[in-house]
Amino acid sequence: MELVFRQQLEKIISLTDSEYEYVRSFFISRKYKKHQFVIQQGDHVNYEYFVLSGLIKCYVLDDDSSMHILQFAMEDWWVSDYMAYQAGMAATTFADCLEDTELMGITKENKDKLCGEMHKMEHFFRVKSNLGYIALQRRILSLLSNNAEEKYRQLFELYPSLFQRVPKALLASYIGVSRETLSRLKLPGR
Amino acid sequence: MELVFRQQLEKIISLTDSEYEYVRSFFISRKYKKHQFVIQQGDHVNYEYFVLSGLIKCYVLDDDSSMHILQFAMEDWWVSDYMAYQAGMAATTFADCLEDTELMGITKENKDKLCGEMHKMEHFFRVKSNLGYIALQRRILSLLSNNAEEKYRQLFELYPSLFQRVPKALLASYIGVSRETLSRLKLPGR
DNA sequence: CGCGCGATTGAGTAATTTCAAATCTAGTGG
DNA sequence: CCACTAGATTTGAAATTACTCAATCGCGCG
Repeated sequence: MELVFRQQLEKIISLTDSEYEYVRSFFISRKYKKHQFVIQQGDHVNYEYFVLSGLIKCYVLDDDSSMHILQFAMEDWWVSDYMAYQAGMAATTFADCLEDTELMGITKENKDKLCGEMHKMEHFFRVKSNLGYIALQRRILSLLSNNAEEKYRQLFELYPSLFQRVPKALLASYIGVSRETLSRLKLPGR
Repeated sequence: MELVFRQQLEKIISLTDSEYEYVRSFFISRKYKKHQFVIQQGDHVNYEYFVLSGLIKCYVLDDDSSMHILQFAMEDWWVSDYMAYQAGMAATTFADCLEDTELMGITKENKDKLCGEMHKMEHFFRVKSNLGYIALQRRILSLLSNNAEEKYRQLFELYPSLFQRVPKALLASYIGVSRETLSRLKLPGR
């Protein structure tokens, strides 16, 4: 299972076995069952996670308790409440599992230490962060330019696998429309 | 003027004079007049820029030529068409100057080289990229959760200086509402 | 069989857009 | 200094899009 993790690293950098073992030692493993929370509002956010398997939804609840989905995280994705993780503050978001999920977690202290000691890993995280930035820019563009139907279609094209695994109401929340509106669209999904 | 650049670096890393000179040698200087384009759709995007002074708007035009603002870039900000810069592809966006603007540019090749040679700089760019990611997440959240008035108010609180320097119609485009709607809001701006 | 969750449908309402016109403002040339 | 113009902002009214609330449907599972 952890193979996935090493492969993820080796898409961007190359590692000897002993280097990998060293990197690995900075991470802890965690398993969660469906419906368990990985992060809850108010928690102290100690970890950033890499998803080995499973699926998580990250969201905020506002005053009237309506849900806004910040991201889904499935195999190969990184996830945390970055706002809180970065600043060492309490979480403003929730993250819970839509499926049984296996994670590898690293604290901010360990990440900084690892990056300081291994230039390669600093490089890895820089590249990942750049890619993440670009992905968010694309999403912003989609939110700005498209109506409900186009946003839905683009989401479908970008992450078709989500549609098998996630209730439609959550996808609606991800693209910022009501479940009813989404249900009324001419769907690409059938 | 270039002081700003060194200060920007030294907010995150420390540099000796000779280290700074070395870093500096990877960048070129460029000056643009108000209304000049820094990037146009279809250009080959060679540079990522740091803004020494001035103000740029980055946007896309869709089929019916309506404008969507991806970001503003003022003093201290980094800017490019990252999608294109990263992948070495043609620009899908435009960037033009709202004021006379001074930039420092670095090619992707030079950036990779610099990061490879100076761990410190790789660190600098990782940290900046993380902060950028968080800023975009915040913007996505604002787009998802807020109505026109709240989005406008939040923008005002986050970047009050923009309101002196940027036409309201562009701010409207940034938050994804029509200029008329923005004009009808109870403004915090007076 | 019946419960519960997810998805759908209908009807009325609210927010925002669009199109059009009027107003305001700052900068320019005479 | 004033008139003029281009750009920016405001206002009105109609049209559209999406939301909300409420009810119904469908299906898998105990």
